[in-house]
Amino acid sequence: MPLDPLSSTFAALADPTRRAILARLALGETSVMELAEPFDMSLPAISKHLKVLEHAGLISRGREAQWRPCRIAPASFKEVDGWLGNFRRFWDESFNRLDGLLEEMKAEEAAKAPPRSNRKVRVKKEKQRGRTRG
Amino acid sequence: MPLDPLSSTFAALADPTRRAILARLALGETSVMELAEPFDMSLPAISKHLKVLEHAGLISRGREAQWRPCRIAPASFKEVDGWLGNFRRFWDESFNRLDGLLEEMKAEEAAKAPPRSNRKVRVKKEKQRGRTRG
DNA sequence: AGGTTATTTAACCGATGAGCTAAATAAATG
DNA sequence: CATTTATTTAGCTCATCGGTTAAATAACCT
Repeated sequence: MPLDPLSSTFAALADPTRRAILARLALGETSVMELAEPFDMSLPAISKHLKVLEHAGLISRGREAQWRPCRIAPASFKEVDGWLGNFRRFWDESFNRLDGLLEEMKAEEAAKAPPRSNRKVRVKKEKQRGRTRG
Repeated sequence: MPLDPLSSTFAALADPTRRAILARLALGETSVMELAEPFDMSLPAISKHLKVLEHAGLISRGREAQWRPCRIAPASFKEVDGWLGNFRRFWDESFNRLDGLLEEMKAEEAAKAPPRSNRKVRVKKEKQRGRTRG
């Protein structure tokens, strides 16, 4: 029976071929043939993978003559990210801690001074892991 | 054959029972019995789910007498988040766009004005989701 | 030791998933 | 119209998965 959307999406992501396809699509829309090219796998297999990705809402497909170009579809990615957000405090130090606000403000301050393109604005302190028992 | 770690993790997340278990564990460490309680499912089934989650690196387990308390393990969550980050630009407006910097600066400005003590520093629009992440 | 509680292992079953080959469909082109 | 190119459908196999019940461990408590 039909899985809930989040389960379909995670299931779709649980395959390295499909993740590689998504990585390729992150570079831009392309055809099934071109998507299939790097893999030692039949075309029907790729076709199935694409159907899984589409059903999971991770890609969408157009029609141009005999090609069905594929592209990333944002919605399901966003859903996954949203779900993951419920757990972010477990690994992201700059998230949702007592002094988190402070640290973030500091980080933002720091980010404003040098307009460097430094991603990963870690604040480097390692505070206590909140147990939040309850 | 052993799946690569990311595949195991996504596969583990592709089941609503397991996600519910993780949601429960987000509230704090607990026993198998207590984890099993909400589900209309045998204990061995839960035990299997826990094994899958553990093998996926999403939980870790201790030993206290006859109990094996489970808790969230951050590493795999972080890996998933990292992988997802490669696609963030597809749905996160405040990420990696020309005016992204501008928007973020606006959001930060707005966040600075009211020094409310509310965690979840929402700026009211569904904007700003990846601030400390460059 | 014997019993109770917590959890796992073993053995099984039906459904699903990923791969294949062969054949079908769709649209451009000679 | 026949052919080539792009993609999908059909039908098959084999492995894995999620669930079951019955039995085995493990640690505590008389």
